[in-house]
Amino acid sequence: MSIPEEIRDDDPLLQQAVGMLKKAGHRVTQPRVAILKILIHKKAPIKIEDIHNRVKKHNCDLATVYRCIAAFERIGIVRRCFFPDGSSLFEFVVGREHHHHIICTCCQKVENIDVCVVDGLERLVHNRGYRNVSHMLEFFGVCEECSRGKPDEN
Amino acid sequence: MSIPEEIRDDDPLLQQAVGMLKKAGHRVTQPRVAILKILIHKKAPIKIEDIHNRVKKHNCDLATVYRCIAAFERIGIVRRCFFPDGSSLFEFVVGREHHHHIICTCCQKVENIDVCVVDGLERLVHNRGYRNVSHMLEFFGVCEECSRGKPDEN
DNA sequence: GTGGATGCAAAGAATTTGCAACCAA
DNA sequence: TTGGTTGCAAATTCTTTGCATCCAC
Repeated sequence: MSIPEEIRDDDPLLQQAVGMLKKAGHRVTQPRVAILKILIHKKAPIKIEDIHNRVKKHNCDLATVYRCIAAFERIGIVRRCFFPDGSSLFEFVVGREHHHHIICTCCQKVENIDVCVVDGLERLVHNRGYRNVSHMLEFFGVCEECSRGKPDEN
Repeated sequence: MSIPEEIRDDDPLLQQAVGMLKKAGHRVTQPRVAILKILIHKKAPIKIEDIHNRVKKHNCDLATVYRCIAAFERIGIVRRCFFPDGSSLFEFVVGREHHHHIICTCCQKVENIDVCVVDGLERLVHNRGYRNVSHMLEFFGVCEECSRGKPDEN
């Protein structure tokens, strides 16, 4: 299997993710590296199916994508995001600042929001006795291009 | 079909939801009323399957539950919430304050957080040109009971 | 009476699993 | 060499759809 995408083998983010894989006791296989490169290259949440579309030409099965992503999520290399319709996307998080998204409910474009006013609330949750606290925050709306020409319903 | 749950027909929240149904041009059927009562009675997000388990004895089909919930969501009677594993829950929102949840990733217990520091950010999103802006924020963690006896990993 | 809603069954998506072959360590 | 991984196929689970019947209005 040849390796797709423009991310090089010595890419620091890739190296870091590979290190996490190894530390977790996993093997660094070609499908995993290929999927990691796709995740790193796409600087936004991506669908399982989209990942598969880019690796299947290299003989990587859909089941393998599911299994790899599940492992990445467990290790903390990716995190799961949600579309308002309930479908899941996955985003590479290693070495990236914590942030949130604005998702257009019309064209599904994803933008980042760098401000996070929520971190403080995690302490509140911690104080309620919760451990391993995390949060997910997504904004949904209709982006400018999509609402152009349409009546503003809000 | 007899009507389940402890919610009475003259319950104000039920009345309000029924009004929204009618205003949206939908009919007030027995399955819909039964599902609404279950949603109102359960003061937390609930799974489609759980709803079905409580109405199927009254002859309400799973497909009907899906169709009703989809209609309720469109009208704004319920909203979709997410579990960290990607599954969807639905919560009755009519007449209830905007709030968020703490979900135990272990026992899946759901608690409410009444503070919402996020509303202000919606303006920011609006200023970026987005319309019909909404957001979803969920906290995940391991609750006190679940982590008791286990080492604190965080 | 009439069109929207339902039950049933079947189709379609999304995700998981079993297992022999494979390959990273 | 050897056990973790993969590809393939099949099984599950989740969700949607078609259609005749039903019932809210």
